[in-house]
Amino acid sequence: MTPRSLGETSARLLTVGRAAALSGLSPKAVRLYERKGLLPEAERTESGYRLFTADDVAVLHFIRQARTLDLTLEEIKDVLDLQRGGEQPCARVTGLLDAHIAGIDRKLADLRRLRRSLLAARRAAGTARRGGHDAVVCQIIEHAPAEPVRA
Amino acid sequence: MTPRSLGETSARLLTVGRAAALSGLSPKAVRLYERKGLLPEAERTESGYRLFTADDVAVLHFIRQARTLDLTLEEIKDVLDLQRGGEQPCARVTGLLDAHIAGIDRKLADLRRLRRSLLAARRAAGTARRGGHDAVVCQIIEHAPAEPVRA
DNA sequence: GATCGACCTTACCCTGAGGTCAAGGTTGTG
DNA sequence: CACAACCTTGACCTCAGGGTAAGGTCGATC
Repeated sequence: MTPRSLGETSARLLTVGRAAALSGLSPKAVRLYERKGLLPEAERTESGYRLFTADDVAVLHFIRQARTLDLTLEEIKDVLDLQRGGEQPCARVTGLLDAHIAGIDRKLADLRRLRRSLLAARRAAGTARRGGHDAVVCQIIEHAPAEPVRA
Repeated sequence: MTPRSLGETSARLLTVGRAAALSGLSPKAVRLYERKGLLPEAERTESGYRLFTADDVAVLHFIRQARTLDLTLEEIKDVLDLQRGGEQPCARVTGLLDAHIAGIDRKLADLRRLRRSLLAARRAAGTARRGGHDAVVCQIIEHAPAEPVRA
């Protein structure tokens, strides 16, 4: 709890820039994660610099990996909180993964539909302008099949 | 330019709610499009109500269709501006469509990679906890293949 | 003419995950 | 001392609206 100077702790503790570099993140992201409660609040030097431990860096690695899997910060926080409460978060994690896979399948289907629509519109570009349809702005778009995509 | 009352114009002109309903949009979206310059500024009644024409509704339809194709408001505005400048926007539109198709192909590839990663992590959930690897939070995520997705 | 519900107006804050910039303090080195 | 490279907080930006607040207006009914 005692605030220290940077010098006397540099061997064990890391400033935000170093912790960020070690975990492959930006300092801004690291501060954000702390503020959102994914990391415990970092110790500070007398002058206010954050000091991170090797454990913090390990958690940062975990967060980065989880972000790679496209989990949201809130989901990651849930997992971390579970684990800090002494529970095995793995059951939760498999649930998250299943939900994300299902979400990805939905997005893939949406994107494929959107791709078909765009391609149809694109193909129509060649034959447009000859049909007698009067368009307000652009036949290409206006005569495209309307399949709304829920993002 | 002369402001009118609602009553004397109700046959030809529409309030924002009606124009929105006719074009399948929300009033909020219609106001946004006007503010962003996709629609010309609407006439107003003496009391400040917007008055939209049938032409405006046609443009709103066009915008909705273009949004369905996932074009951004800025791209749609470009097309509309081009057309208002007397040009045929179709060349621009085919370019936009091609760019969007290419973007979708990138997203599809990203999502498929992400799906593979998630699935690998999900499968590993069954065999985890038995390997001797020590994990900080969760082996499932930490031993997942790291393939960053650019959204 | 009062009242009511449905409509309209502007303006502000919210989303996700940070990026960017400003203004200023700290550290370590030449 | 000076300087660069770090750190701090804070505010504003993204994108396309959604939600809410506070208040004005419309048409119909009493």
